[in-house]
Amino acid sequence: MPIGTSPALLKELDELVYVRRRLKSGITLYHTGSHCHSLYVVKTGFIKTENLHDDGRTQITGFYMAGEMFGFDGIADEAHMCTSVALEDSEVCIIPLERIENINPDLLRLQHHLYKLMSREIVRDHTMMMLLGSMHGEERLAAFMLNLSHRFHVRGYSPYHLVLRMKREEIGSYLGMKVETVSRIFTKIPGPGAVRCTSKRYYDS
Amino acid sequence: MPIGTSPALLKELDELVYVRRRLKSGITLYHTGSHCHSLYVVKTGFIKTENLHDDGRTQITGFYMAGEMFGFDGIADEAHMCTSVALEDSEVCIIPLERIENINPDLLRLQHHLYKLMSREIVRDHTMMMLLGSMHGEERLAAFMLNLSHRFHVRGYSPYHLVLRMKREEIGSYLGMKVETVSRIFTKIPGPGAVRCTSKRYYDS
DNA sequence: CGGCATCTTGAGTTGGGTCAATGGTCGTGG
DNA sequence: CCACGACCATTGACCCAACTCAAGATGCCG
Repeated sequence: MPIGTSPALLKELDELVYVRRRLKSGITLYHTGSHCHSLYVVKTGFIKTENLHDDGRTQITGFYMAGEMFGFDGIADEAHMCTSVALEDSEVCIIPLERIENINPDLLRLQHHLYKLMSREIVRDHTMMMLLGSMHGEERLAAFMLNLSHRFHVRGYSPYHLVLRMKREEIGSYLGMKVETVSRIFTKIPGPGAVRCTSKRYYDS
Repeated sequence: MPIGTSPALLKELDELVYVRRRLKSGITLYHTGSHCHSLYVVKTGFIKTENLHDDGRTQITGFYMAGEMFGFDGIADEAHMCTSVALEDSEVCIIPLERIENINPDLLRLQHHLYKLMSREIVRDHTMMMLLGSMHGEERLAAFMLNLSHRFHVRGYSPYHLVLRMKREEIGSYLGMKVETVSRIFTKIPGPGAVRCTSKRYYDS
């Protein structure tokens, strides 16, 4: 589920970066419907993207951590199709779309990387469709934790000791379950090493 | 959920097309894991893409009809991440990836179109995540039919009289429900005008 | 006409939703 | 420093939508 970027790519991307922006926890970066002029890369912190259904239901479509790129949904119609919110104090790099459109032909390789990143997002989404469409609660949560573990590991953090920056409700929204269900599974599944507390949410796997 | 292509774009895409390929109903175009060298556009017929879970469970991730492009998932790692199968006798255009990578700078607009198409696939996937994560059976089926209706309409067919080329089981796989549930909902929901038969599966909405 | 695949329908079970109560954590202000 | 309130997480009791299992029914094709 991650949208990884290789260090090399990150460096190249840096050249495209226009500005950075700091976001306090809970602040919205962009809203559904607003004009889309940029893509974003998480520099520090944690970002969620969510879709709002008319009747108030929401579905979280992604959690993004340092090094991961998001905002691809806005390219189609030049308007964001979801809302993105910081889960904790965060910093994002802003990459103006015009720079991508008028990209220097020399940077063709970068162009190609962008295709790959978008493709990876699509693969991730298909994985989520599989998860939502044919896995049980326990499996969903397990897959989610394993995925997080992997992403932390890649970034040099312990894959065994996860700090969940999102609330139970948000996990539920992402995995298509209610808070209570998430909570019950957390209680049931974990082996002896499990630790949990609110706000700073630790978890061993 | 459609990956629409404007007529203008289709024309430009034609220049990139290497060959076409006919597929008998039930034939697999590519398998998960096989090397990915192309994208595809449905010329006639109906194509499904599905993900295979280790334990035999499958999740259909998309249905594609005339004019819609698919195969974006293969770009990330140069290997297909799903399997695509013809639901009926079909014809697809094959667009070699190398042509896209070495695209003529004059066709920058085409480049841009490709980004849009991929972005649209991402938006579609997020819609599916919303559907799978927070809608009831009835709502899912309704959304599915409305979407199909819309896509047929765009292509000049009646939006009221749909010909479903996929089986109940496939609809179920796509929408995250079992065959029986799909069948029951079909029985329950439809107004008077509903017609159904096997193989040629008609449906009024 | 018979065989096979698909679809429908029924009966019973269950995973997860709903509602409601409890308890923990944190931030704020007296 | 402690009391209060807001927010979050957990837990229990109950319920229902969707799953499972098991027949039939229907349509397709050789």
